[in-house]
Parts: sequence; C-alpha cells; structure tokens
Amino acid sequence: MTGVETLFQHIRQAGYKLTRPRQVVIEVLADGHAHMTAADIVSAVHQRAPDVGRASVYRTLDLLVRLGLVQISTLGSTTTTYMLVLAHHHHHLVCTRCRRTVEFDECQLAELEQALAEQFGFQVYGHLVEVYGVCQRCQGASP
Amino acid sequence: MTGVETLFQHIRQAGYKLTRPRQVVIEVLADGHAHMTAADIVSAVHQRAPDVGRASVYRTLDLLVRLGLVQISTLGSTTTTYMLVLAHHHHHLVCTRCRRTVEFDECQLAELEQALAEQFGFQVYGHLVEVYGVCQRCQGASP
DNA sequence: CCTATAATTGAGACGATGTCTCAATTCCGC
DNA sequence: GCGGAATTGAGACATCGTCTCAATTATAGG
Ligand SMILES: [Mn+2]
Ligand SMILES: [Mn+2]
Ligand SMILES: [Zn+2]
Ligand SMILES: [Zn+2]
Repeated sequence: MTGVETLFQHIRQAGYKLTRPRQVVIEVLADGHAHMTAADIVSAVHQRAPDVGRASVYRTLDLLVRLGLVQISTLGSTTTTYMLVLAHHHHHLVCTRCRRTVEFDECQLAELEQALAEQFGFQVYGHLVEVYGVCQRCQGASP
Repeated sequence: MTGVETLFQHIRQAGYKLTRPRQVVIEVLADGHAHMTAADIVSAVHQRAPDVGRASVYRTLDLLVRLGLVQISTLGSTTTTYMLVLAHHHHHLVCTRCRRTVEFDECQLAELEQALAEQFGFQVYGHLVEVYGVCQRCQGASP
C-alpha cells in the first residue's frame, strides 16, 4: 500500500539486506518533506532510531541513489538534497540570486528518455530538470 | 573575440570589480575541460597565479553562479562541478551504478523556458537536464 | 527453529570541502 | 594620482562526507 513497502522490496530484489538503518532512512524520506539535506535526514533518522549511525545513513543514501530510488538535486547551489523518485514528479525554476524556487509539473521528457534508452542501451529510470533565472523580486535589486 | 571578454564585461556591468582572481578563474573555466570540481579549479588557478587565495576562488564561483554565468552540475552524485553557461550546450545521460556519462545535444526546452518566464515573471538564462539510468555494461553485473 | 556466514553496522578518527574574520591590498571613479 | 569602498589572502575554523575494523545482524539452508 504505502510506497515504502515497494522500496523495501527493491532493496531485497537487488540482493541487499533489509536492515534497520535502511528501513528508517526510507521511512524518513517518505514521511519528510522533499529536498532534505543529508544532515536533515541524519537528524530525522536519529529521532526515530537514535542507535542508527551517521555513516549508515550516508551509505544508505548512496545505495538508494545507485539503485535509482532516490535522486540528488542541488537547486542550483552546492547544497545537495535528496528526494524519492517515486514522489510527485515535478521540476524547479530557481532564482540564482535569492534561491527562491518555483515548482512546475510540465514535463515532456518521456520521448527523450525513450530515445536515449534506445540509442545508448541504457535502462532509464528518471531525470532531473532545473531552470535558472532571476525572479521578479530580484530583478530590480542591485546584483 | 574569446568569450572570456564577454564574461569580464558582465562582471563590470553588474557593478563588480574586475579583479585578478576573478579574471583567472574565468580563464581557467574557459580553457579547462568542463565539469571541473572546485578543487580542480583551485589548483588550475594556482598554476597561473600562485598568489590567488583559495577563498577567492570559491567567492568568485559563487558570484559567477549568482550572475548566471556558471552552472553547477552534479551528474547524479554529490560531487559538484562547474561549467560555463556559454560553453557548448548539452546534457547528460548518467549511469548511477558506475557514473559513466554520455553527452547529448537534444534540447527542446526553449519553449518551456519561454512559458516559465512569462508565467512566473522570471528572467530565464539557463537550465540543467540530467537523465538517469543503468548503462549497458552495468545491467548484467550484480547490483 | 537454529546455525553458519557474509553483509552490514556504529563509533569515531580522519580527510575533504567550504566558510569566516580581519588587516592589508586593489580596483576604479573622480 | 587619490580616496575609499570593494575585495583579497591567510589560515583558523566549521561542516560535510569517508574510512577502518571489531561487533552485530539479516538471511539462506538444514
Ligand atoms: Mn520540489
Ligand atoms: Mn558534459
Ligand atoms: Zn530571487
Ligand atoms: Zn554503468
């Protein structure tokens, strides 16, 4: 029912153990808001399971990214945030001045994904789109 | 002639001094390969101008990003790399297993940019597209 | 259910990366 | 050239992510 179970299955089917740290990280990602930093995730994990080590959170995030279940997004800055791929699919318009972001749903990349998959023999399972610019409020202000 | 001069002009027109560190960072970005990490850039800068401080390189990169002249790209991992926006425009197909990447030129985001600019009042000047999957070589191997 | 075993973990040292402070310097308009 | 605000370099500092290794745990097979 909850997508969390689906993720658990992915982990096992890929041949990895479904350990407590992995479960908790996935639950945190599913319950929490999108765009959590690693530190956010570590502290949320720590609330549910104080015994889970910091390193395991990082290891789990790496694993989830390699399995294509989690995506990294920077929103134009150097701060990396994590988001479940199965979450509501959307993209971002980012102001590089003030970091304000706008979400939008338009997405015509399905055909592109298909074409790339065929052309390069990849099994494609996701993509990231970020559009950069200066928001209205920042256009007047000194740069 | 070289796009470097154009960037110098942008800096000044935005009201910033065209200092030695800023010049060298821009030159390094223009001459070097794409996808340089901050460390790459620092060391390249240091070869041309050993007197330029590390902090100034970071400060300049931040400035260039805020001005929309440089883009950050992570290629699906947590390592941030920098690339000039005016460089050859292209996107990436990334294998999240082995990090191998394929570049491609297809890009139909012009209309989207236009629509977003109108809808949200942004002045849009660039975008990032990354497609994720598993490359042919990694599809057989254990996950 | 129990056991064997390989995978995984937690702790914290470590390394890498990025930020901050502040006196000294530099660019640039005048 | 001069003045003065913007910028810099140095390195201490903070943050962030990785590594090592003995101890633990999930899972397959009996
Ligand atoms: Mn979002
Ligand atoms: Mn490239
Ligand atoms: Zn803004
Ligand atoms: Zn691969």
